[in-house]
Amino acid sequence: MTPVTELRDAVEAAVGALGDGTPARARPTLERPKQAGHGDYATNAALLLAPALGAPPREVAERLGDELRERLGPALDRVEVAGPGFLNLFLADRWYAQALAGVLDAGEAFGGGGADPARVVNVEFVSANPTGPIHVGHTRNAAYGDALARLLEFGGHTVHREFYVNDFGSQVQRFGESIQARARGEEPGEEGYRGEYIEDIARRIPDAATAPVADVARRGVELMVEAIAQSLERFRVRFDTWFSERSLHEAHPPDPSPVEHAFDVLAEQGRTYRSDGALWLRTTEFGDDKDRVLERSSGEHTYFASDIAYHQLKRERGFNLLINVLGADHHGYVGRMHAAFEALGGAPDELELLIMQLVQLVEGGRRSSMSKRRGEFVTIDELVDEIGVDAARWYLLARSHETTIEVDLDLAREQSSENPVYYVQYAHARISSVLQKAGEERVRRALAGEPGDVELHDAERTLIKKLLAFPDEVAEAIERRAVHRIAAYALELAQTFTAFYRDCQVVGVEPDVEELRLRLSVATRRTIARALDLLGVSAPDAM
RNA sequence: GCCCCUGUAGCUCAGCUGGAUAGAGCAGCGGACUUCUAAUCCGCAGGUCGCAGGUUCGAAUCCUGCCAGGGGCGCCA
Repeated sequence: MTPVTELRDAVEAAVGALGDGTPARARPTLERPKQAGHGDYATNAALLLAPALGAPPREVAERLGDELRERLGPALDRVEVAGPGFLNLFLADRWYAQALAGVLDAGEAFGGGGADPARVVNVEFVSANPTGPIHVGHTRNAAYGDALARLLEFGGHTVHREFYVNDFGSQVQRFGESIQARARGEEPGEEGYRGEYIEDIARRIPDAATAPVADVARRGVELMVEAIAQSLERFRVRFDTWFSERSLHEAHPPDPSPVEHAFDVLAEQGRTYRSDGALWLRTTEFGDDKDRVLERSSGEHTYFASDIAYHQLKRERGFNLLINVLGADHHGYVGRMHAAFEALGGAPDELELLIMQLVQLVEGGRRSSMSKRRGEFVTIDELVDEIGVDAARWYLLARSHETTIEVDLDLAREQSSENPVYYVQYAHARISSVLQKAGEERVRRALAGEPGDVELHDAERTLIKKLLAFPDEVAEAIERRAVHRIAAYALELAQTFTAFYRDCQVVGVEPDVEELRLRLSVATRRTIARALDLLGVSAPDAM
């Protein structure tokens, strides 16, 4: 129970008392008004209640104000009815001091937990083809998937990070052929992979020129996966499982292969049929616009079949929420995968396919397309070399995953020193410095003390309110899978702290005041560090 | 043709499950360093929220149509 939820409960109770059971049109809001002078918190409850009561909104607001005064007592300084019928609440300084105490008591857990129900989540992301290094598009996917996983964990879920390795099928064959061609000093074919890294790999496979292509391909994929894992590690992304697509096609007698097993599950439910020599899945029964092939007339399995088997296996492994972070070029696949998931007997809300919009690469003011086959792309390592992990992660996470972003490496390089991430980190370093100046002993005493009865500065009230908003921000970010909200919040919190720092001397003022300001500094420092951690960005003590 | 995302300040983007005077960063202009860290702060300037209708006490936000940009519509992966 946070101070803000207590307030919200009081408002809802007051609404209940007035409304007498008549349902309001919607849940009343309790928000921090943008406009100073509109109170610390404001509610539109009266506007929503007025039609049901048949009374003018402003009059309803007056009555609501009386109810709230009674419920909140001395915590409430005063209420004002404003505009068409908003009710503005002005809280007493004592309320603020108590609220801050609540934040400090929550400690590292402040803003987290509360997942209901807590789920066992498998977050599958990146899953780039292991036929080349990963580029900025995958890097965005990596940053987002990892931050989402961090958020879900912080919210109280159990999270497993997974990378699906597409080590099966024709592109792997082509990959092997390209390596072999290079090993023999030849050009890869028209459809082959032409990037420089292919030569590297060819050099690292001793018998690449003569070994069977399948072996070369397998070894090439292994090397590539190793390299990808290293790059991602450097980017602070670790996977719990690297899942091989090929393994889905391998049977371990007497058990059938996972793909055959999935076919059996589907057949039992009567979801498949044969036509034109192929095996089809009736995805149309679940809203897809056409049925899909699982096994071609040639007897080969489609990629879709692998994926179905993979999802079935994830279910059997005990996850009750499967999240896949996909590039926008996969959106056509969402409908059929959901259909297949239901055909397997999965509940619709246990599979979530999140579509990330793409990264456009810009070079010399012109859009260029990223092609792995032609070897034209900016790799994760180049990006990190140029601007560093913190700036890269911030840059990729500060925008909604639903919007296309442009990456101009020249511009990114040029502007990286202006990246807002440094502003946030600087605020954190600055607080560390202030606390250091105060000394451990004084900080410890301040934290051990009771919230005093000092009159607050506006900047202090604003900062406390900003801190109190954190749990809601986290909850909303999780709810909407909107990681960028955390970045926006971190920046705002840093700005709010900086204003406080400007207006309020911390160390060396009256003991009561210093104590409160030290407490406020500690709470802010922790919250900034937490927000940065959720994004996978470091929180330095000095800059 | 159908489907998904986007269109908000010069640029990059927040705000979008309806609320009061639409925000931030960068870029621009003018100011502030005997400080608790100037990687900072203060001020100024900058907007037909793509366009047109509709819903309502109230629309950047919801609905419809149109325009523009990106992506997708395989027995490819």
